[in-house]
Amino acid sequence: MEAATVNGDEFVEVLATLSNPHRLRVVAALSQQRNYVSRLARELGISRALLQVHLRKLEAVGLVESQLELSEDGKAMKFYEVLDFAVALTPETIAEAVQTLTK
Amino acid sequence: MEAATVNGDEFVEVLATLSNPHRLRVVAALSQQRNYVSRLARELGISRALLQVHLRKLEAVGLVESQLELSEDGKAMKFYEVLDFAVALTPETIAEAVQTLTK
DNA sequence: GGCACGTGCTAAGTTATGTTTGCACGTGCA
DNA sequence: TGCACGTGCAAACATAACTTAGCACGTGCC
Repeated sequence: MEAATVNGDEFVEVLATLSNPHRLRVVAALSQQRNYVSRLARELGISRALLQVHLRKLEAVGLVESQLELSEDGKAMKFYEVLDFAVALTPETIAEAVQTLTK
Repeated sequence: MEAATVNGDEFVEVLATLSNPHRLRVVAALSQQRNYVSRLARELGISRALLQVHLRKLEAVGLVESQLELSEDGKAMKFYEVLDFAVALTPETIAEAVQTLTK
C-alpha cells in the first residue's frame, strides 16, 4: 500500500516518529493487541502523560489510530491500535522521496 | 542483506539519522554519484561544515563510507559514497527490533 | 464523601540536535 | 607571496525534542 508517490515531508515525519525507543515499543505492543492508554502505560512502565505525547505523534503521522469507547462500568477509555504500514528504506526510495521535499 | 537479526538500538539510530531532510538529500545525491565534500556542499547549497556533520552521522551508522584520495594536482579529497542498505519498516519488523532495545 | 479508575491539558525543566562562525593546515600555480 | 582550492575541528548559539509534575474533570462503588 506504499511506494506509490510518497511525499518527502511525510517520509521524514514517519522516520522521525519511529526513531524513538518509546514509540517503537508502543507500536510493537499495539501490534499485538489494541489497548487503552492507562493500561498501556502500566505495561510499558512509563507515565501516562509521556505515553499520551508519543501516541499523539504516532497518530499524527498515521501509524496508529484511536477510538473512544465506553467500558461496561461507564468509563471513557481511549483505545489505540496500529494501522498497517510498510515503508521501504533504500537509497532508491530515499532518492524518490527527496524529489518532493519542501524543507 | 538485512532483516536478519537487526539490533534494536541500531534500528533507532538509522531511523534517526535518516529523519533529516539534509541527510536524505545527501544520500540521494551520493546514490547517483560518489562525490567529495566541498563539491557536494556546493551542489546541495549548504555549508561545508554543516555537510561534514551530516556526513559523519551517516557514516557512523554505516549508510555511507568515505575514502581519502589524492587528486592529480595533489589535493587531498575525501570521497563519499552510499552503501547498499535496505530496511523494511512495518509493525512486524518494529516488533522484532524492539526485542533487542536497550534504551 | 472519599477512593480507584479512566480521560485531558500544559507549564517548566532538561537534554539532544542542528547550524553558524572562525580558525588551522595542506597543495598547486601565477 | 598571495590566492584558490582541498581538508579538519570546535566553541557558541538557536531550536527542537523529551520528560516530569501538577492540575482539572468524569464515573462507579464502599
